[in-house]
Amino acid sequence: MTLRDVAKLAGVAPITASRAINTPDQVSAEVLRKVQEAVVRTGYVPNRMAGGLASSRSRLIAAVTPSTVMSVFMGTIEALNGTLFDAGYQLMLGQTSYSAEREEALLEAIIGRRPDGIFLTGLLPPGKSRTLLMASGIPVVESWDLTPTPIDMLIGFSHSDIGREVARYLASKGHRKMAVVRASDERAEQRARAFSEEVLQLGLTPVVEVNVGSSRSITSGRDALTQLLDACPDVEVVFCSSDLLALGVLTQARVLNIDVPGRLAIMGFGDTPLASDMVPALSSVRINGEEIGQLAARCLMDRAEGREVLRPMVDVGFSVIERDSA
Amino acid sequence: MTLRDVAKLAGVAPITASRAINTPDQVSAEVLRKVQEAVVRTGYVPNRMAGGLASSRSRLIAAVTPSTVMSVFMGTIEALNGTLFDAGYQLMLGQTSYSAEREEALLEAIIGRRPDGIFLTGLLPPGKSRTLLMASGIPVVESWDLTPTPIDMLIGFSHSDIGREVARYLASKGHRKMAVVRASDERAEQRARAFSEEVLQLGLTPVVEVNVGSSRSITSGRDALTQLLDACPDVEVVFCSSDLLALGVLTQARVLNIDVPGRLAIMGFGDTPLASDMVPALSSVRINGEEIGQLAARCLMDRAEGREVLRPMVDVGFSVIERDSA
DNA sequence: TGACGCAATGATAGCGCTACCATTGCAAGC
DNA sequence: GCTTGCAATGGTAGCGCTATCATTGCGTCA
Repeated sequence: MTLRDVAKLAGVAPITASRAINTPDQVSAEVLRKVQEAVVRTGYVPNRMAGGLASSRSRLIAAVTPSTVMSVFMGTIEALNGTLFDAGYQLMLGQTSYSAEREEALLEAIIGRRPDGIFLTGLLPPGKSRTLLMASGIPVVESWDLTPTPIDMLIGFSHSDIGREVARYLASKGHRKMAVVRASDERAEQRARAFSEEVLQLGLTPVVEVNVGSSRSITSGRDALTQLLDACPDVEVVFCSSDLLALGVLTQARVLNIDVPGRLAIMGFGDTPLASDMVPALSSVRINGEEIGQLAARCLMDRAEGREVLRPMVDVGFSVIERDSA
Repeated sequence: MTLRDVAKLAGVAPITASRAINTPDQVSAEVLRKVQEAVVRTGYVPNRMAGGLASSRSRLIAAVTPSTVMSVFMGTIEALNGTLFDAGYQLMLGQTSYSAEREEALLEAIIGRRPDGIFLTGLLPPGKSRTLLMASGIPVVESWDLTPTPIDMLIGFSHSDIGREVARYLASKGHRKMAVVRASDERAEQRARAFSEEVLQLGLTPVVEVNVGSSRSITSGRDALTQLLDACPDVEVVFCSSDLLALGVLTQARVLNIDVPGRLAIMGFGDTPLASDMVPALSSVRINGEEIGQLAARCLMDRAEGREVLRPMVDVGFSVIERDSA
């Protein structure tokens, strides 16, 4: 079933059928009716590969994320996908599994599809992929971070600011011995570093840090607390690099019969739906991931459709959410 | 940058350059070297839209899932994506947000891309989309359920069997007053129905059912328990339609100071990473979602590449995981 | 009345690649 | 020597659509 078949059935030229389908107000009511009828009768679905090739507009947007299972990024991806879909775009999803090598292969595969835009969770470090991307001329949104030198557009927030603000917040609550439990990713590290520096600035005990590596599970949070208490039994508060880790720490605290927040306060990051429903409710740092997704979708579509993007760099900020755990 | 530019630079015909890139063993070492050099020098990335149009092989697989945030399906999608990517395929992801209308629009958009295969979480009920899909001739895998009349291929398990087996399991633990807390989706309903029937068969008290509607959060689990205890204060065990709901029920039980499992036992579904790390650890029903994803990827690629699929219908089964909560 | 504008439709030429069918050159075999 | 076979390369056509530039017919205005 091709456009030609539909056109023949409707008794018009293929190009007229194309117009009836894509720009209905450019054809007469009579033709429109006949073509629509032919489409229904044939079950015709336009081939967007052919259309994309001819028009150099694929109506495809690619998104790259480190992981999808239980990831904070999925809210962003879902919002991105929803906004795009409503405007007639399709999402192609790729995961890097936190591997730079995989990321490179993925970006090459993506560029090969000639998407109208690319959404990256995080920043893309200099390298072959970055060069290729910049050369391709495809609109790109980097996200979840800030930098003065983005590839193209950027929608994020400052991890250093978060680290500092959380340090001040916890200090204001009277805590003196602070610790960090974090996964080994760039952004978590950045938050931890700023957090530690600010704690020192405030004249408090240096921060103890536990790195759980690349596993991001509840179990690693539980193990981390055990490890932490070994190293520093009188720790008063733990700042975790994700709500999931915080849930692990909280769980282990309950097992060890440690009162939260009386004896140990816990702070999460991400403000996932989990946070507000834990007992005690988890204090966390809220990022408006949906907003990032929506803004990114708008930016990419604006660029794809030739409009100027008014704010190619957006700091969406964050907010420290005070609940019961810290 | 097109294949022609590369070919010109390498001093060969475009078709030879194509062969050097796609089927390197069909060209001489000399030509291969020159073409590879030209590719590197120009930063050429083949246009897969054009390639797909010419060869009617898009190397694109589409996946449809109801939701992505905190969803049991993401393990499957991740496994699917991983397996596909390693074989040179790309994943297009669509969400229906549990809306039939959206699902229809999505499937039409997907068919328009002429993917080499389509993965559906769940079964596709008869309707326009199903007709369109069958007519398109694109290989399809339905999943997470069983039916004698799949569109094409099927990889799943029996929800009724699960309901019955959980009923027997809980009865064997001595429980008499059982309840179900579930979201309003087809499959959860199927499990609940079979569960209730089996409980009656066993001669026990009829099952009380709480339907939390379409919200799948921890909060709805908490609310559900409150509601349930109102309706039936002496309930002994709750079978939840997801681990997340179970976590909500567990949380609320803790708030109400109800001993789990002593006074109230809780059973989840999905065996997500959450389950084993709750306190008490959550008994659940394990589905090997990764296996579903991997098998589906194999089936779709086999069909796309013209090989025969040996087992187009697979029952991957399930297992009741006994932990502390029930 | 003729020039002009405008809406509706059509013809043509690609988009960048691969399927398919030559063509070439060279070694092997009778 | 001539056929045969085979590996390496090239030419051509076309995948299904849209951009671009005609063309047609009709109403409008000086």
